[in-house]
Amino acid sequence: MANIRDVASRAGVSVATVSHVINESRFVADETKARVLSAISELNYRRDGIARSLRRSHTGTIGAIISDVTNPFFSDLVKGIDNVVHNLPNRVNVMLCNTEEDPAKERAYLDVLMEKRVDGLIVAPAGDNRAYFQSLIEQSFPLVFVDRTLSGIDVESVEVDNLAASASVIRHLIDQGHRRIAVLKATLQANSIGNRLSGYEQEMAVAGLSTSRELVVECASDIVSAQVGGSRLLDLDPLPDAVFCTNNFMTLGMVRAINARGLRCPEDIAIAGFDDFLWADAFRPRITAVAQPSIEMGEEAARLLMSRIAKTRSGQPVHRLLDTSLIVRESSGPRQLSRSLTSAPGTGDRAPA
Amino acid sequence: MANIRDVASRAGVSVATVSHVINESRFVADETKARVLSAISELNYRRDGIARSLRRSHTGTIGAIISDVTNPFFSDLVKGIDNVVHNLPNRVNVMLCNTEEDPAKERAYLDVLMEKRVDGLIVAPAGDNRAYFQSLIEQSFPLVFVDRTLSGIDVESVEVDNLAASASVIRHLIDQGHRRIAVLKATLQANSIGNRLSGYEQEMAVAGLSTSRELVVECASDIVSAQVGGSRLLDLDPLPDAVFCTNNFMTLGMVRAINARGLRCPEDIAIAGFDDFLWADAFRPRITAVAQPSIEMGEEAARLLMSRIAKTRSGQPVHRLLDTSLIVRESSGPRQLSRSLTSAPGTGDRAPA
DNA sequence: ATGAAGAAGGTAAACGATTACGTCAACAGA
DNA sequence: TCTGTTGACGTAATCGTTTACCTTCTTCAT
Repeated sequence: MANIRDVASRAGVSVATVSHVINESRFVADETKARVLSAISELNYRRDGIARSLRRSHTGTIGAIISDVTNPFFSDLVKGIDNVVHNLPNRVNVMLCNTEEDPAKERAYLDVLMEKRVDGLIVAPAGDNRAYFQSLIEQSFPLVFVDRTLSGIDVESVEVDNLAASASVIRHLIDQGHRRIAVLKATLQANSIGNRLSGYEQEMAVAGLSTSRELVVECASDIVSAQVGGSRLLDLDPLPDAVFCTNNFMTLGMVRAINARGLRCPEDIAIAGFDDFLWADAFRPRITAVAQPSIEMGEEAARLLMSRIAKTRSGQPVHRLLDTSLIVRESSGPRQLSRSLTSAPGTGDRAPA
Repeated sequence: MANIRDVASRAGVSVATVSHVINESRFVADETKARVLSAISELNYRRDGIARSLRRSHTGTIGAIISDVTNPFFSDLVKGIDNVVHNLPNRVNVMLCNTEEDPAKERAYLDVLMEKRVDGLIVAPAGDNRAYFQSLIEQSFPLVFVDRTLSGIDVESVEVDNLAASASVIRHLIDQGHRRIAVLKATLQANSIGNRLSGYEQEMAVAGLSTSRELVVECASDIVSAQVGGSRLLDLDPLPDAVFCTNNFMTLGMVRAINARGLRCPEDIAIAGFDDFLWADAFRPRITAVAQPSIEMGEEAARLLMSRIAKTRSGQPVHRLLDTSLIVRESSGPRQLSRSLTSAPGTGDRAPA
């Protein structure tokens, strides 16, 4: 493959001139420029980005470390990132990494991405690589956390207000007359899920409802585990009035568990969850969920990162909190009178809204 | 950031020795090795992958050019690719690009990925960049097509037998007693969708059924367009017995259109489509679909590509055809007798299976 | 004592750009 | 004529590795 020297000699100019016409970085006479351009096309020359990166010490590449592209929330995130970085004047590429929530994998990805000299990193931290992140921050390496953060690490971030959002779901469930509300919770080291649980606890406390141990089941963040966990909830006696699912995989697992038992939702048990997605309206019952602006989260994270990289912004890291919205559909439907006779756990009965 | 020279001088050895201990590329005395290693960790040295790539002329990076990560089929594909390339002894990264089926975008991605000197490319070709691909092939650049191919371009590929698979769906629909079968078809330049249509035509012909123009509506490959297209199908009089959706977005659009009209599936109109996905069993009705082994397709494409890159294989490009399976669920349920009175278009009636 | 072989590690030329400096001619103003 | 300025372009150092060749000691058989 032809290099810049080949082009230069064919055009009868120096390599500097070739470089300058390619980058339009200094004036070159029209006639000379034309000779260079035609040499380039005759030789089918393409600038070597690697050599260029070495010299300029940036690569035009960023890394995105997420848990799993297969999860619609994360694929939206990636789409958002892609949206912004590819519309930049100098297109930036993204290297995608799936940690599957494994801190060791995360660590390995971090290593190879740093070796490949990405200009910056967007990460949904899986777990405890605090020391690594801390050292990146100290070198003021451009880094933004998305979807979650790690306590004690002060870095740019874009999240939603998980606590408030889940509190709003729980409030909705209570308003619908549900009292015995269970939680199907993913096991994650990150703060997001923890905050969702806190929102539940807080709102239940406000309403004076019980959040006894048995009502919270925790399981790995994949669909089969979620279905198993969901089944455990259905083993409870009395059955919960409703279950709050802390993310989309939990929701799907719960739906499967309910279907597998031949129960009906919301008649027998109601559901509300986190994460809305494209396909949600084809589910029956349609699922009540808090929708995160997932694409926008990716876009915002990318914007934050790019402005750090371009050094158009410095100083204290910013923390963005994007708005969620509660999408009410049938799955959270009002508590059935018939059930209240057998399973009412609370004290005071409130009429369904 | 420390470089190899810094490490060398701190350890009191030459750069060659440092390089050799890092790469384990020649014997170094234990005592020397230890000095080098500790210099590395004291300086927090990390090898510069860019300089390394420049010297070795490969990057350990491949590109994946697909249409949209947000589509579960493609995110599975990406997952599959990731699965294999990150379990290689020398981890390879993947740069992800979403063309949104736009050939111009595809072209732009191709340009930047080649400039970044990726070692190879996996692409679901959006459209006509034939000349570009042809020239890559002539330079024997590692390239594999996935999900679709371009006529006239002989390159490694992994696909499913789209024609046979869709023929099997149509046959199933016919067996269920459906006669007036419509198609909701995505507009794509690639061959995959075309072959799915051919499968339909072929099987309808075998059964002696009509495939009149009005029965095939074509629309852009996104959900809103699909819903609009689906509505047009529902405007037909008489209503089709069933509709075959050529991909998952078409299916979802069709489901939405049906729900929006308050029609029931399969009682009023049956559906069967291409692409099964995780969430499909939470839909009501559950959708009959041909399942592509999407993750495996990604894995196989990656394997093919990596073996080309490693030059462990050469010669004629191989074309893999992976197996699909028809997942029968309720949406394709047998044609209702009540409807057959008003909408029977065919001649002979066959009993529902 | 000598030469060969082996062990350990050093020297310096690439790889292909970018870019700080230089150079040279033409021309203007004094 | 001389000096300064401008326009157009060239020279070569540099980015941080890898790796083909060397060099220098030891050791050992003859």
